[in-house]
Amino acid sequence: MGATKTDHFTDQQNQISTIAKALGHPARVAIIEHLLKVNACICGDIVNELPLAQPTVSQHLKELKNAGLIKGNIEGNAICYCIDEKTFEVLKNYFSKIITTVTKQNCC
Amino acid sequence: MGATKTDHFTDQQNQISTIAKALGHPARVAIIEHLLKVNACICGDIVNELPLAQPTVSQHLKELKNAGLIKGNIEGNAICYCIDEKTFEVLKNYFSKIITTVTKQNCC
DNA sequence: AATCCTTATCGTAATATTGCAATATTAAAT
DNA sequence: ATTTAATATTGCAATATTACGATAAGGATT
Repeated sequence: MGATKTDHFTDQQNQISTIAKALGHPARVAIIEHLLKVNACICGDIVNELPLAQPTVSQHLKELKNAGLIKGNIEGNAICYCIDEKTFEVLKNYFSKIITTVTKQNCC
Repeated sequence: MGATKTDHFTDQQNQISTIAKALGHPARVAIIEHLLKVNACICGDIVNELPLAQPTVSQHLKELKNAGLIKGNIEGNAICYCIDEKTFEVLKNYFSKIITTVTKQNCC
């Protein structure tokens, strides 16, 4: 097969897995880290930073944007990409909840 | 192509993306949540909880284990699976760092 | 308007993932 | 020793992802 059975899972399970999947590629993690490092909206030098061709980077940016991890504002003929904290907070809160629940039980 | 260029990225970028990728499927998120819900080591009723066949679940468990998200202890002829908090903490700390860095800058 | 610069999209090849039936493995129970 | 129960592995088909060259689309610049 290869097709994921999304309709058999809860909305939250699908939401978390969609966001996590977007971060499931080192290039996309590298893009996030670059956006952090330059400490500002970046207008398209990501291609120069990564060992990937422009269409590939564009595709990764699209996936990060679809997952809500970055925002893209059009600024003239360039585009200003920057991190969308809200989505990262969803992840952080989710994992925080998991960690506190786990440590309450005493397993293995 | 289809092959990820892992050697072009840092160890941390590869580590984070590997863990995130393991959570990039709703079935694996559901497995984690089930392990949390039952509040104990579980010895193999995950197949009954998920709408997936036994070999598929087994494969998902293997990936979660490889990513370090769960531990599996052999207990007789069953296996005791439980959550490995350490790896979730790696994620939580990583995202916390991102969030604090982002809010320091004032972007878009 | 012609050109340049930046980003997106299309098409396609290579590879990876998902899912399951069939089968193997391993240990407990009879 | 045989059977039973639980989990893993193999093999394979369907689908998804990754990467990039070629090209398109858009605004800026001359």
